[in-house]
Amino acid sequence: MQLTSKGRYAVSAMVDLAKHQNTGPITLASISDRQFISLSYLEQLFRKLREANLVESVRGPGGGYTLAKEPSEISISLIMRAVNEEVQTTLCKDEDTGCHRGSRCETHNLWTALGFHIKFFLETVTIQDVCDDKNYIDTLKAVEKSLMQQ
Amino acid sequence: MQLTSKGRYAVSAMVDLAKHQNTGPITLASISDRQFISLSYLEQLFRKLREANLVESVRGPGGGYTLAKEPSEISISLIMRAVNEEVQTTLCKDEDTGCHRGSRCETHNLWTALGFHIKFFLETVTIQDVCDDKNYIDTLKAVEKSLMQQ
DNA sequence: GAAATACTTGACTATATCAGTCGGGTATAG
DNA sequence: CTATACCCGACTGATATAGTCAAGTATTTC
Repeated sequence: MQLTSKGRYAVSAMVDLAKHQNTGPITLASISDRQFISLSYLEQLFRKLREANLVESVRGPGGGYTLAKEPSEISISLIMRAVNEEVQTTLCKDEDTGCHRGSRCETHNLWTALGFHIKFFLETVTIQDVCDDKNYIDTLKAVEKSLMQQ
Repeated sequence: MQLTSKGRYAVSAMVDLAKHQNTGPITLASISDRQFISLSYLEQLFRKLREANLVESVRGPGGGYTLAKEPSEISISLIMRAVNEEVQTTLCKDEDTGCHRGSRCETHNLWTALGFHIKFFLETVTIQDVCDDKNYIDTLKAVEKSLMQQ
């Protein structure tokens, strides 16, 4: 069970963008250099990020990408979803009727709880937090708190 | 990003075993019937579970598998690790020196925090909890408590 | 307007892993 | 001795990741 590199790459690139965009649009080539991600692969990722309205592009010389929102408004979850890296802990198509072959499996609640856990965390942390190299203990506390109100 | 079925299958099979083993060893064939997992695939999984000392086998007629420990002593994490489904949120080989190409990446703390979060949850929940169809809020409280002590 | 820059797009590939199968084994109860 | 049920290695198809390649289009600058 491995959270793959695709989402990590996308987050790293977005953090890089947040840190450098104060001087105008940032080229993928420079992100590629700093983050050790191939240019072609970045192009693929940024196509999806643009389609998800997380970044804006400027073409031509002096062009590049900028964030479409404030860093504090972009959660890790948004980025992961944009590149099709949504976390999925269950395969149940229909949340209400059950898991497989019509009978709700005994482990359903376990995986749902884990899914909530991860989802809340990724929704709570933003690009801004990562830029600040925030200590995530506070975030985790907030996550637990919101979970307990379920 | 998907937590694959392998770990889910292993956990489902172990829970099934815990629920039925009071009448002696349980055959994989019966688990296969109840959990809709192919017999051959179960054999593959149980080989690993046995090598991890989570189950014991009895050969011959009337044989089958039993849990090697109390259900309350078997965490989900142990099962996941046994079938090579350890959760991995980072690819950093060396935790101390950094992430890639010698420089600690800016997202390191993010993924480490997420990994810790998941790991702790899976270590806290046991087969017994799943059998009881426990409400995992208590578990989350325990997670929060331990996090605050960090 | 030519040239350079940099994004845009579609198609392609190699590798790995998962999920599952198959064919043979070996131990043991009755 | 035979049926049961675990044991083991090898194999396969499908899928997804990670990454490449080749051709575009838009824009700025000289």
